[in-house]
Amino acid sequence: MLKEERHKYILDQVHLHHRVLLNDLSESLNVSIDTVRRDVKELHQDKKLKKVHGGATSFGFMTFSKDDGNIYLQSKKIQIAEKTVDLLSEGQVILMSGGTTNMEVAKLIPKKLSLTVFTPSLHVAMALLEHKDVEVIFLGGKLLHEAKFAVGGTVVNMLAQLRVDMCILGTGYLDPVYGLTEFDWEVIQVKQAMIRAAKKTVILSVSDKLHSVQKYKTCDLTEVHTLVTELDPKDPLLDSFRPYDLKLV
Amino acid sequence: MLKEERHKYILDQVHLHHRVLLNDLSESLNVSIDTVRRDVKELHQDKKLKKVHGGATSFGFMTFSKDDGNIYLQSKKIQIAEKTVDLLSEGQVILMSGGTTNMEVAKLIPKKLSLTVFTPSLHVAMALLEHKDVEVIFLGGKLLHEAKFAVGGTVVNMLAQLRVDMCILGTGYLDPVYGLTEFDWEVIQVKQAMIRAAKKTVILSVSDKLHSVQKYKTCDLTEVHTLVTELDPKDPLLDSFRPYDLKLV
DNA sequence: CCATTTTTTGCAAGTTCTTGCTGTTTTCAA
DNA sequence: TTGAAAACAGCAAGAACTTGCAAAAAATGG
Repeated sequence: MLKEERHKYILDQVHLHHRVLLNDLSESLNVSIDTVRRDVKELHQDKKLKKVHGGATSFGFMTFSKDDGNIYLQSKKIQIAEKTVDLLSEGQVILMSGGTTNMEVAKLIPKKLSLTVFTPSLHVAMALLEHKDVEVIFLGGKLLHEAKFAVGGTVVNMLAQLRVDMCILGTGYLDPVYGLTEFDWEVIQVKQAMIRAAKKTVILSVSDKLHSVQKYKTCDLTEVHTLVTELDPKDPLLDSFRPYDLKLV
Repeated sequence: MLKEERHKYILDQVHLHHRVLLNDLSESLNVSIDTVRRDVKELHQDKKLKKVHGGATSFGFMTFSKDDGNIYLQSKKIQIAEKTVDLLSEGQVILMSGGTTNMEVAKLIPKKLSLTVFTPSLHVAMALLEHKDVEVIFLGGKLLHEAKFAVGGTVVNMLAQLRVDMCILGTGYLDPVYGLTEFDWEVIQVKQAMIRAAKKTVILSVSDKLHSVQKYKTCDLTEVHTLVTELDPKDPLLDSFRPYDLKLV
């Protein structure tokens, strides 16, 4: 078995299960534990996965809990939010998903900007209600306990009746090849409906989450119109996204 | 189980419940208390959570203490909530409106009681989501800025399709002659739809609000099945409600 | 095709990390 | 103040990691 094949297998396993044990890999690949260890070490250096004591985890795995108190990430998210509110204009009707980045957007909306916002996220709705000139319409349905996010047929049905100016997707994992991915099937359904309901789709992503892949696919990059990161639009890290018809902000 | 996985689990728990006990973590993770202690210590040093004697808490941004400061009123509301949760039984499907009294009910629901709850109140939905065994379905629609309560045709439409076991109305003004009254026309519409959708209607009211009347009428007392106050059911203050076919609790 | 170099792989010795246990000290609440 | 629970420090067994090395495999070059 070639080294490349092993690397690919390891990455697949990591993305599928969010984590792997070196012992399991050694057994299923029929190579010594040392070889696996070296493979994982390389992949770690290539930033393809995260090596931990006893195994490896995918990048997405550790970061999807809400506010991880990481002040560094937080400041990146605020930068993204600042760029995002610049895209908004008076009187627009928009859709917002959940996630901490979208929370920052909700907080940063100018106090006198009047908007109509549809959202299935409890936290975002709560934050938007602080703005007297923003009309907030909650897309009701079954709520997910951890994400505090509405999913299910009711949400999708309501979205099917909408045609809004813009859709702002906060969380999610982004990769130039695999597109936009998620780990929760129900959330995928809602996000796809959101994209269908909007004329333009805007993705917010901290650079750490670029090139990370999850189990299920939301959409291809061709369906996205704008990508907002905390980086300068000319940053080389974004090069792999340039072939697509994307506005980089 | 990898250390990283334990860390993630602990953070999830902390964010979810806002505080956890080391003993509980030790049991659910099947590791010794020392290991959990060490984990929490690391997470504390990483500023991911706050270690306290016996457990850990999140320094969460959601310290929304919607307590109205009035500790006296608060204790009455807790008494009402205690009586109200006694009315609930396993597997029921219920409707809950908003208000601080209903918030207390939401908090006091036993951890292992499984229910399905529909609500148009953001705060109540948020509180209910702390209970793993409660399925929460939000009745989406236009949100009122102060009350954080959904109103409008969408809510009424959704309610028209429901037939639930019980409806718990929190806020409101009550009078033996004028019935249940409100000052917000939109809220009236929703509450009427809620009463129509339920087999039984339960009203929660602190005694201060008895014999008070507002501009618009929600319903007559004849449509109400149970009235819960903080008073003893035999209290003379409730005499004027006895002529009606009401269960006083 | 063969000899040399480079890369890869497995192994062994030694080090570090993890974890549960012990005994002791500290903290908390009655 | 006192007793129980929690936190801490140190220790030991085992697992995981590192390093260096040598054999095997692959690539290179004449």
